[in-house]
Amino acid sequence: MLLEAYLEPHLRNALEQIGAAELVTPELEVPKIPEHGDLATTVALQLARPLRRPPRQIAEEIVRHLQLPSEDVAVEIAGPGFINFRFTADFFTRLLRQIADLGDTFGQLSIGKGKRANVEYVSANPTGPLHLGHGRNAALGDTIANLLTWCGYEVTREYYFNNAGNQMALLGKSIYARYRQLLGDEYPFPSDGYHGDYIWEIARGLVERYGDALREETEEHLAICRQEGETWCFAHIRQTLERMGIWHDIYFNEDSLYRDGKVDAVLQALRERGLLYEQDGALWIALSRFGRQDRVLVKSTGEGTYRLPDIAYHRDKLERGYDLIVDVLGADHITTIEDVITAVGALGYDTSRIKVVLHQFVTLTEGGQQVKMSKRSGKSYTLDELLEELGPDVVRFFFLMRAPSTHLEFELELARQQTEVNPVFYLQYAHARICSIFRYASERGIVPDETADTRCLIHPSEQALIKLLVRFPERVRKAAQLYEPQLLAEYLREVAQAFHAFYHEHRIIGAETPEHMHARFVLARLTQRVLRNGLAILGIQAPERMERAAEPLLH
RNA sequence: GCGCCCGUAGCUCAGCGGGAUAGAGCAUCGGCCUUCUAAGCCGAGGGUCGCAGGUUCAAAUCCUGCCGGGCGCGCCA
Repeated sequence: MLLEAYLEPHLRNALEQIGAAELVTPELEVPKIPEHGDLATTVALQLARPLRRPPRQIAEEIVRHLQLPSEDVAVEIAGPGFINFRFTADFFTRLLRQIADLGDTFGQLSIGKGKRANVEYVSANPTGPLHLGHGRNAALGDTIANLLTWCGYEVTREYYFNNAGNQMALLGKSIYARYRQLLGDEYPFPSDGYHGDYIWEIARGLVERYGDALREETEEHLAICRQEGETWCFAHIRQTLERMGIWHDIYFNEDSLYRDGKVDAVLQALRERGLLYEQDGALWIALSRFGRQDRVLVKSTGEGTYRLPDIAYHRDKLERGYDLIVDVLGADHITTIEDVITAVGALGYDTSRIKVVLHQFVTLTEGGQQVKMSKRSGKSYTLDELLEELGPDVVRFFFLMRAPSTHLEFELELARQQTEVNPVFYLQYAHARICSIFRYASERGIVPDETADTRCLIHPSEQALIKLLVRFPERVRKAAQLYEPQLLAEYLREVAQAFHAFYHEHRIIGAETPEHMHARFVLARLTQRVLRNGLAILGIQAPERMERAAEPLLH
């Protein structure tokens, strides 16, 4: 139960009585400063102009007509005309009791109930190992999918890839060239080929399996190289993702759109709407009618450009009946995706169901200096290397703690050297600490009373923690609806901080009375649950214990 | 030239569906372990919220222009 919902009808009522209901919406917000109460409204300030009266006077009139739902809430007028509401400590302790009874369902939302969502992310073509940008995309997409699941959506996680285009052909040629070189032939490497060590590795595999049987440069042999490359790359991509705790329900192959006639169908539909025209032997789509630029869909060679299957793909997703379609893409896709959505919209589809989450690029720094190459491999850093060095929790958290729209600087020294001051560990530590308290209790034969009365939790640090925990559902909702996981990460940090502060001020085991002990167990249990569920949404472990850093011996 | 994103403390960034004294982490300085994990807590210093206009009772937040940085703008994906 949200506090806002508790008060809003009464505020609305008061506004109606003074005849101002039409002029303003009865919005309530949480003041930044605790001294300003638990909720506040600025309606009186907003009404000052239309009513042509001083805001304070209006506030007084509203308050006079306000019938408060219970003795638990007090009202005051402050500053130029803010109306502040303050709930009693007793109210919050009883709220804690109610929320604790909800168990793991606390915070779960129903806004997506009965709805289906599709989240597409990673979607890297199998031409090489994943890099840092893919990592951010993967962490974001996976967390958004988790958030939507938490909101009640039935979520499909999808990976879209192309294994037929120029890029893949080039991969095959690169592998073939390395293969020939391994056989001792002088064979030129394609100028724009893939240079990574993995190409050598794949080629070595071919030598082992085929010997020199593929030496002759035929379409068939190149196809084997290409296929081998795809298999290898996909296996590694999936392994990397698995390391991050990521999997997909559907791997959607771009090529299938051609095979199933969906590309032709899209061309047909566009043609029927008069959106296609020929020029210079190519087929163009007239996006300029929608304030955009015309684009080639079919090249003069007869091949489609990538935009064509992209349009067919989005049409397909819309046809599959999802209520919500989320595309998680790097910033370089802006122009393309807008073209695609415009085209699909021109075909008469409701594109408001499509939500594009664009994230900016990632730069890796070490001590403030930009790192372009991995020290070990001498090549650009792969996601795998980062995972190996830092572990999945740190990597995921670093990718998630910034807003998708901002450029992300991944500071290696902070992530690596200062594992002890790392923001991830701060959250995990709070959880481990709570687990430790329950372990300690159990060892001493203390059984926490999960149904204990919590009304004695009236100290400021206890109240602050309760007030924060109450906000969990609303904060998750905001993160989900804005597709901004960093909001949840920030909230969890606040919870951890409030718990640590509470912990230092009060004892649980050894509290002043048994009543306090059991009430605090309830509070600790709820904190633990919020941290565990919140971390689970971010895809980060909530460890039950953490190693204590070895203390240096003092002499 | 056009489009999208960013410009907030020494550094990295929250806040930006307008609101009352602009926050966090790191870094710096000072306190706190004979009791449930000090990967912690408490405190201090540090900011013309890029600049200039505009809208508003109220602007870091909305609008316009400019400056600075990133990414796109292909019959590549």
